[in-house]
Amino acid sequence: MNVKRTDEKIIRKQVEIFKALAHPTRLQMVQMLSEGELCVCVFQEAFGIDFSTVSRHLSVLRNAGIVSDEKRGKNVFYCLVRPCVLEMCACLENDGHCRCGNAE
Amino acid sequence: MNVKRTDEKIIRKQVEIFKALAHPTRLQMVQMLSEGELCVCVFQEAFGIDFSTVSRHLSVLRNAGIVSDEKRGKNVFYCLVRPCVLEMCACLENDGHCRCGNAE
DNA sequence: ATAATATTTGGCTAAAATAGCAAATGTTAT
DNA sequence: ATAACATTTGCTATTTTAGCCAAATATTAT
Repeated sequence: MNVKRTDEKIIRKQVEIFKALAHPTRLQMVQMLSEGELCVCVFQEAFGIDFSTVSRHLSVLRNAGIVSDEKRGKNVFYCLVRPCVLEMCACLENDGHCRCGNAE
Repeated sequence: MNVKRTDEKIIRKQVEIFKALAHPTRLQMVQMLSEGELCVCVFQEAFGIDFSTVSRHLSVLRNAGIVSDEKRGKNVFYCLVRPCVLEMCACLENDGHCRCGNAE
């Protein structure tokens, strides 16, 4: 069998990104960032969870290269640096099923 | 603060899909299915892991609605029913970063 | 320099995900 | 009916992830 196999390095990077998105809080965070940068404290208020937890979630997103952070004064602002994740979510909302009949 | 929040039900579904993709073996499986349906045994050979493990991975993908299965004779064939996941992967390969300056 | 505010990091525990083995199921061949 | 083959399911050990508290760090205000 000669099936397509993607380079392992690429797969690992993609997995890291999907893993980062695979949590309700983090996915909401990404959605919230669609309209512009936000300060850590905004997420804390929005979710009502511990600051440390918010910070950890944001660092997962940052390590995956989905968001970047910038310190200004006392605050740290996060913003989306890989907007295509929003398109991915949109695509999934469309529930875009399509039966396959491409093989045999 | 009045930030965008996505409906929780939608978020949960999206999380399930991202979670399903967030594993190197499963992501490779999806890639391999890009060219058409494949039988469980093909995956088993390709990865050299236990049949039970292959089967479990496939069921994660099926439960998330990414693939569907069809039994024919002794074999079970899986195929992609949500091809947009391939576009998502392609998008991530392009490493499409873009600094934001959209807020203030 | 000290205090107050905002965020991150270390340590910990509970919960979820992974992978293999063995047993169960379903299908075809004898 | 029995055997052989392909796949799934039950169980268990191991690893990873999540979330809280407390402590550390950095910045601004006093």
